[in-house]
Amino acid sequence: MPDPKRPHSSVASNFQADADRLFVRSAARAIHVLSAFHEADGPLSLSDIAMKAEIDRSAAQRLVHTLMTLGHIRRSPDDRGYLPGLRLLDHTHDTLRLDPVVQVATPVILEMRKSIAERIDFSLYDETRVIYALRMQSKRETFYATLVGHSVPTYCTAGGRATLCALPPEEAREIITRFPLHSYTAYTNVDPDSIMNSLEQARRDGFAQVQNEFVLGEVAIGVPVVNRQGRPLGAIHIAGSLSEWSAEDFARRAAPIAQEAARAISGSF
Amino acid sequence: MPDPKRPHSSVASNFQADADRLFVRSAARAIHVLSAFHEADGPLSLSDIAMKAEIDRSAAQRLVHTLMTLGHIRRSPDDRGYLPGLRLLDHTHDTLRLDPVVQVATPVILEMRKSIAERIDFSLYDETRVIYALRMQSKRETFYATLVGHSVPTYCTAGGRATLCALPPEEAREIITRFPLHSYTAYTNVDPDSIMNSLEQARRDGFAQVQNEFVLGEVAIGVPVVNRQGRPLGAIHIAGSLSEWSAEDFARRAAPIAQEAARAISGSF
DNA sequence: CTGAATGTATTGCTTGGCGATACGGATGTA
DNA sequence: TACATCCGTATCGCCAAGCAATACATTCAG
Repeated sequence: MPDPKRPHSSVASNFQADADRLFVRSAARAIHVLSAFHEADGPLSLSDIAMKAEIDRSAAQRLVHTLMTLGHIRRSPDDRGYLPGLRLLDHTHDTLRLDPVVQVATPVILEMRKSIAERIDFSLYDETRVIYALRMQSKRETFYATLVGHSVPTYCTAGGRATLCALPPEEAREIITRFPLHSYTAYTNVDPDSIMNSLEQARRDGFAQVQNEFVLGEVAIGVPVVNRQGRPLGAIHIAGSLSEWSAEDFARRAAPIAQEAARAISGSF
Repeated sequence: MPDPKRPHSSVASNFQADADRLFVRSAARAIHVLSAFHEADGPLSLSDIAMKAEIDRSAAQRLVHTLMTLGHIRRSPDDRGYLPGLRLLDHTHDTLRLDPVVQVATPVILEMRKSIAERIDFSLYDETRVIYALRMQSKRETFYATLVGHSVPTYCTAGGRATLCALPPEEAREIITRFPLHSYTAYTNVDPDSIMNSLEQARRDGFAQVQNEFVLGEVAIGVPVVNRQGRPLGAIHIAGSLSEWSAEDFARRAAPIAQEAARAISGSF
């Protein structure tokens, strides 16, 4: 019989642990510690980590200590806090190199370079978002436009809408409405019905097009990569600047290239 | 292509636990499960994972179950085994975006694009290896020449030698001789003394140059990025094809560009 | 100087994780 | 067809691994 007065008896204990005898809490906590950095914009202290991972300071201490000996957390160069460790990049490499879709997409994406000088990306579908896996920069890019692992919402990006339009409409709608829609720019479409219309149009056109909705001044087209059942696995997208292209010209130029590439990849799965 | 020595810190589980009261074994085991994929060349079964992570099948079951509910492991698309999960890429993003060196290197590397059309990489120093963090492909590349997180040995690559030559010689020698040297090609230099001479030359020239030692037909130059104490943090490297360049021409063309970029980054730390 | 951070270290209690074991379903092979 | 092996999944009693609380030395800001 548990003592109801015991301090902190039920606070951090995950509701998972009770029902699920296979769930290893310490393992999950270690992951939570690493995930604490998702909400960080600089080095974190032990207390920061404890707070963001929703564990107490003691647990954070033990977990951080453990992860640090494994190279998955390190101290910041100026010794002012903790940062994700370089060993995490080894898992990146495994994730990418072992992913069958990335394996077949890579040479195809590389080949696209020869046809167009704009930024080309390949991203993997993860329901409410797509995650950048392969990136080919053009001349002028920003910090976040170059990092692998960056994820963007499906509802307001070309790659995202491309994957959504390969889904049954009701499923797409569920994903769109799963989280509140955020206006990244003044032009972001946050009306589900209107987004559904864009998907319908993308399905007809064979590609999705987005301008200004996620990044101001950017026009992008996206094409889904699907398996044999037609379910989306990822997307190829090409992005350009509205200062250099009209939306129509960009689509006319970029869409066929992306479509041909997507065709070459889809159907292998 | 065989991987460079990727420290696996395998014996940790039992050895550490006794002495180190802060070490959380389950957390470490979870990481070992993820690291099992380092030695994989395709989807792994539970038993595969158990074997590679050096745990029993039960532990593998529990840990895989836990990691799967967290999205860090998934089933392969054809349901034939387990693969690293997409959530790992979120950690990739954190590692890169929070890394102060990557932060200042990114715009500089992007700027280099305008000066030279060859492949440009920025990699982070991790003693016996360097890990690719930013990659700018040229026209013709291979699969592994495009993936972030790929790591290559320090002793026989341009980027690696660049970082080593920023180290005190005795320290460089220790790192070179820490693991047995592998001949990736017929031209790989596996003689520590001879490698030390290359480092000396690189120190004089201000850049390291390597041809055919790691990839046949490839010439590369590397320049170290160092902190104020002169310790290496990473390297900028540029790689080209020996079918298009003589070694001398390549160095004459590429080295100054890399050096200027490295100068712009170094000194911020 | 004070107060609030930081990271580090220790300890006794107990519950979370352990490993052995068993099971049904695919798959491949004699 | 029957058998041998894989696969992933499920169950359970034991006990030490992991837990939370606590204390402490530093550092830094006001």
